[in-house]
Amino acid sequence: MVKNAEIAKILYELAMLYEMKGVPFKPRALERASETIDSLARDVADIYKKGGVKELQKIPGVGLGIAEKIEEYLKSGHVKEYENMKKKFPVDIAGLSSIEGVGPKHIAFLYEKLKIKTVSDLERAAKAGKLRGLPRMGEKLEAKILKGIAFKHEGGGRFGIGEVLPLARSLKARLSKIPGVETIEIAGSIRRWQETIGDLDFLVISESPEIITNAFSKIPEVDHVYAKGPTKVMVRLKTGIDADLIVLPKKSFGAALQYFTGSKDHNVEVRKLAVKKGWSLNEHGLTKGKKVIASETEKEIYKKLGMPQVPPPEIRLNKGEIEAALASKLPHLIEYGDLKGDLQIQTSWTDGKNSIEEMAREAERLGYEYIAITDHTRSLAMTGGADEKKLERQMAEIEKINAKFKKQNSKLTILKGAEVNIMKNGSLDIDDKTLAKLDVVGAAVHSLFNLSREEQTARIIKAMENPNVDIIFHPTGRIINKRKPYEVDMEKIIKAAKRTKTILEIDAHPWRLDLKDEHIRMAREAGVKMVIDTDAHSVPEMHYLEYGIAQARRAWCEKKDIINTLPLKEFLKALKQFDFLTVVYTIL
DNA sequence: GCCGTTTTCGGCCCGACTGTTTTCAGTCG
Repeated sequence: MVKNAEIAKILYELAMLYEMKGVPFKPRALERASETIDSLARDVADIYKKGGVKELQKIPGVGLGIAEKIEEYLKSGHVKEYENMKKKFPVDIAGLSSIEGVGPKHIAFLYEKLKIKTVSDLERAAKAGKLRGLPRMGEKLEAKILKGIAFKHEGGGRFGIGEVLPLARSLKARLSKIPGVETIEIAGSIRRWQETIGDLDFLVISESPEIITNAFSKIPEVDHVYAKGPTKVMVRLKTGIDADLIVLPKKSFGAALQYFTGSKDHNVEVRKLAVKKGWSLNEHGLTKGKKVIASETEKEIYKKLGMPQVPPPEIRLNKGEIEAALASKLPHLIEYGDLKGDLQIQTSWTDGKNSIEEMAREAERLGYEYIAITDHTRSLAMTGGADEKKLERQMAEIEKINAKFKKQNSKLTILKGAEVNIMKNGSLDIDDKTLAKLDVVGAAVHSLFNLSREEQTARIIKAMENPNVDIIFHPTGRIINKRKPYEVDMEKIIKAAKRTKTILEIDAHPWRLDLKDEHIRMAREAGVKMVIDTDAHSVPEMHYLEYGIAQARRAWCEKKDIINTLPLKEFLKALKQFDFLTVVYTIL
């Protein structure tokens, strides 16, 4: 999948380069293809191997032109067109454009006028007040850019889990094929499913450590090696993230896994328990003097320390899990296979890439009982948001597809839904009569992110009070490492959710992960029900549920807290606007 | 550069908001 990311990046930068030149339409096409390839579940190299350029063209958004660029890259490692254009603008396009408020046009004349190539060049120029002289740039924009840069820095060089996990998994699969590797595990913050990841930690069991460390330091993804010994290598990968690999004998694997999984706070507490018993715990084992008490599995170690239950990695944060494990009172967390449906799905009716039927077929393959189609509505103009008429047409279309699926003995039900926009005053951009006909109505904020805390909170609560609104989608609006959540009083929102029986969404899209764990925990404790949705805009994105489940697990959620663990009938009953006729109709 | 129940050519990329400006360029969703 490494190639996918590289190709996606080139296509993205190519899109920006054309945008810088003011070429119409082309950039959007390139960007679309870039996004699709980035989230593709299959390796482009494999697709190409299977059927060449023709097969590549089956990827949505990829036509002859882009397929040929991909071919060129796979064969030669270069894309000429890209490199020629890059000569004119030898700048860090991806880095600069990731700063809020900086777009392609800015990047173009920042380079032309001030020779700005990197984010740090930009920061220096902005601090020196050099931007304000440029056309259409003033003090405010300068300040905005500095704020954007500061926010990016706050990320502390951490990467979103959605960027890192696929890379870690593909590396794991490859490394496991090195002769001599008995077992390989990913530890660290990835194993704990933290929202952002600082580096990758691979643990390997092998009797021939040096073969493994040598092989690892030479894989093509490695940019440079910081340090390398017989059992440990530390490298910087080309994607910019650091990775450590440690080789161990089988007998100390559990201790190492426990140690390298963390979190630091959790480990400190666990070690205290060992000390209390006169023992010591480190990455090699739980020991009393020279005698090893436990080391091969995590389970033994926790058990010897008085914990009959092993705290799942997701909750190892020293937030009560150790006490609960000691008392055998850990909750039975929601499992990764517990969800029966996905309730936020966009299709080609608006800004999604696949048709209703394509999304539904994938849902069947995933074994779901139901999905809700929730395309954008009117006021989100860029997506071709639906008005009442379009929604009516879509409802009719869904009925047709449901009938077809039923004939084929499918167990899947497609629910009619929408992702409606909450307007400034809390009203919705679709009339109530139409909303009442939908099975699932999600409401969301897509504009005016900078309202005051009071206004924003009141606006959302007003929407929750509409009896047709079942769910609030991505309730805080954040994009990880990119956009802060809007100001909103979550305590009030949670109270209102309880009062109005509105469901809160855990948006599983790895860019969003919204609600975040603390808010999920608050909602759970208040008895507010939640759903976990992918916010998928394409078939591969439907696989994102696991990120949301991890998010819920980190907040100690059980099956009962998440209503899309319920079978269809019960699920519909759990919705606010439950209406007997709707259910009968849907099931028939 | 992509795409097709309006099309194999001619559409697609719309509207709000911001910050810069005296009429609009650039960004974002």
